[in-house]
Amino acid sequence: MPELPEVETVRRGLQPVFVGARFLHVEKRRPNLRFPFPERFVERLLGRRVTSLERRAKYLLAELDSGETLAMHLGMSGSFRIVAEGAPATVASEAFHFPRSKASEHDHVVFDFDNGARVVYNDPRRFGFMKLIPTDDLYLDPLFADLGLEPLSDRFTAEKLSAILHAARGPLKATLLDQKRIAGLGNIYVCEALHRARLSPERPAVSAPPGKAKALHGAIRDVLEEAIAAGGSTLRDHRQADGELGYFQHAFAVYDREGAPCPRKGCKGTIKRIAQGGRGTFYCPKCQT
DNA sequence: AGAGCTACCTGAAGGC
DNA sequence: TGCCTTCAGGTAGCTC
Repeated sequence: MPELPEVETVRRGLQPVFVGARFLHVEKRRPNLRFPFPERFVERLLGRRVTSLERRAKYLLAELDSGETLAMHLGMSGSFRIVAEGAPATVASEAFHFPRSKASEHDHVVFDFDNGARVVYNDPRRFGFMKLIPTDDLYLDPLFADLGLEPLSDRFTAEKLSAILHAARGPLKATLLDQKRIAGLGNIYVCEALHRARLSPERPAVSAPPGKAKALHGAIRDVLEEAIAAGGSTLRDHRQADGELGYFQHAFAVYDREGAPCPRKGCKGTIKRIAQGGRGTFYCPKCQT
């Protein structure tokens, strides 16, 4: 599922339930997701209070009062849903007026909090994973040590992007997907940002004209911000934490639109699908050069 | 060091 | 209807 906007949407939905709450009961229904759960996973969570819920790249980070942080990655098909039973009225009125998905054989983890809320992690493909990391050393952990810039942070500037493109060797698509350079973009939003900047995904990153770095920088930020505002993109699995769908898929210019007319004003092109690194790339060969 | 590929897993969709 | 193939929002861990 989830690229940065989907993970950020989930974070915002979970934050009022997680932060300040203690784990009253934790149910782990299988020994592993993509990787085995950490040793004594349940014991290390029970009784701990969540002091913050942040996001880095496509990871959710629940900081605990034990000095550890629970890092969670949703893989391709992971989702969290808040189950209403026992939730306090203040939370329920905000978050529970949408229909919720039913219990499923792919519900792998259940968190019960002392505020009455129950949060269920569902992941059919089980590419997601959870890890407990000492908070003080969080960014020394191999998961985070080499991650690149947060594209919505102040540190991600047009100049930094220009330097990234100049130092890269591969095509633009692969460069923007590389989490060590920019952290949080995935297949959808790379395709969409490149279309907005009128750059071909096949063009060598190093060949992007200097002025184009600025356009691409703006396109990346705009598409991510618009997608977050729309609750992310629901293709199959993504749900907001309250069960509501994301809506940004209706705003796609190119992703999953092979054969459709290019939506750019005045462009008579047709969206094409190619394979890059074994993954689908969608773009308009007419206006993206 | 870095680029490129495979593997992990289930389910949906399309061709025959 | 059923069987087979292909594809899907990601990335760790191999090769070369």
